[in-house]
Amino acid sequence: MARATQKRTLETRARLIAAAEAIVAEVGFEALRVEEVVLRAGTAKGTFFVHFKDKDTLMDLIIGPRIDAHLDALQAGPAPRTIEEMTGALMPLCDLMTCERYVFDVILRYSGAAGVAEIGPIASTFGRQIEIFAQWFDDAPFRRDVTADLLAEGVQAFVIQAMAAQFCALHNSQSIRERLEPYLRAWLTPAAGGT
Amino acid sequence: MARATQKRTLETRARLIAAAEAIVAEVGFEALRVEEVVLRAGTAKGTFFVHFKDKDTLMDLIIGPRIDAHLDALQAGPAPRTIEEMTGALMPLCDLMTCERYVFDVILRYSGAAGVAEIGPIASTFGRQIEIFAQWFDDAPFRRDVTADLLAEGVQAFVIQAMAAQFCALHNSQSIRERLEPYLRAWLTPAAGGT
DNA sequence: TAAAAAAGTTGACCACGGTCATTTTTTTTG
DNA sequence: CAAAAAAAATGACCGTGGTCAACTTTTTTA
Repeated sequence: MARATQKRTLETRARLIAAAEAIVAEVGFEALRVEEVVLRAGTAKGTFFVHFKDKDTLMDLIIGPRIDAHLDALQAGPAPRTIEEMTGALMPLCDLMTCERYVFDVILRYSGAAGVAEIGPIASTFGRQIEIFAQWFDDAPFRRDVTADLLAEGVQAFVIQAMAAQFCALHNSQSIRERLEPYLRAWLTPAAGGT
Repeated sequence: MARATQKRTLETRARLIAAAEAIVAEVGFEALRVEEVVLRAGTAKGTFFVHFKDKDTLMDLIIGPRIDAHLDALQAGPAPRTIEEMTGALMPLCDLMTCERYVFDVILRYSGAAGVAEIGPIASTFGRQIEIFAQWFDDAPFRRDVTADLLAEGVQAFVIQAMAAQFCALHNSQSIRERLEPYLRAWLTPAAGGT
C-alpha cells in the first residue's frame, strides 16, 4: 500500500503555491516565471516539476479555485428569472475568465479533461457550470422544449463566444454583456420557427 | 515610397513555407520545429523570424488556407435545408479543425484578430464563416425571429463547443456530429417558449 | 538501532522559440 | 561605374520551460 505523503512534501508544495499566488498578485498570471516561484519558495527548480506536471498545471490549480468561488456565489443566489438577471449574474465570472488573455487561453485549454483520471480544477468548474445552469432551468420562465442540460451547455457555449469576441479587435467595441444578452435571449426565449 | 520586395525575399519565404508544409505532411503540426524548417529551407534560423513574426504566425499561414478551401466548398454548394444536411456539410471543416489538439488550440487563439491591422488567415476564415452561415439563413426553413447574423454566430459557437468536447475524455464518447445535431436543432428550430 | 527501501530534493543540463548586432547582397544615387 | 543606402540574411546568443541521474532525508524492516 502507498505510504502517506510526508509533511515536508505538503509544506514544500504549499510554499510553491503561496509564492505563485504572491507573484500573480504582483505581476499577473502571464508574467509568472517558474524561476521566480522556486526562488521565493526557496526550492530548486526541479522540485517545482516534482509537484506540478508543468507550469500550466499550477495555473490550473490557481485559477480553478477562483472560478469555483464565483460558482459558489452563483449557487448560493437565486436562479435568474430574466435574461438581464442572468447576464448580470454571469458577468463577474466572465470578468475573471477574461482578466488576461493568457488566463482565457489556459482556461480554454484546460476546460476539457484530457483523461477521466486527470480532471483538473478548471475542468471541474466547467462540469459544475453545467450543473448550476441546468438547475436554473429546472423551473424557470424559459423555453422548455429541450432538456435543462442542453440549455445549460448552450449558455456555456455562448458565454465562451462572447468572451472570445472580447479579445478580437474587430468586435471588442461591444462589452461581453452586450454581446451575451442577444445570444441568451435568442437561445432561452425563442419566438419559435423553423420547419 | 517603399521599395518593391525583392525576388530573393519571395523565394526564401516560399522555401520556408514549402519546407514547413512538407514537415507537416510528414510528422504533423505539433511536431514541427523551426530548426527543422530552416534546415530544409537552407536558411539561417534568424531568417525564419524575419519572414514570420513567430512560429504560430506560420501555422496561421498554413492552417488558414486549408480552412478557406473548406469554406470555398461550403460556399459553392447549396444552402443546407435540414439540420442533418447542415451537420453533414460542416463535418469536413470540423475534422480539419480537430485533426490535432495543437491545431485546434492555434485556431482558437488566432480566431480573433488582435488588431484590425493584424487580421490573419485564420481570423479571416472566422469572419467568412459567419458570412456563409448567414447567407444560408437568409432564405431557409429555420427560425426567423432573429437576424441571420445572430443565427450564424450561434452556429459558430455550437460548432466550437462540439469540437472542444471532442478533446475532453468525459465527453468524447459522442462524435462531434452527434453533439452538434441537438445543439443546432434546438438553436435553429426551437418549439418556442419562455416568458 | 542499524541497514534497507522509499520518498523527496537538487541543480546542472537540455530543447526550442525567439533576438539582435554584424555581414552580405541588392538597389539607388550622382 | 563607384559610393552610399537600403534590404535581406546570418548565427551566436538568450530566456524559459522542462528533464534526470545523483544526492539527502524520512520511513520501514528485522
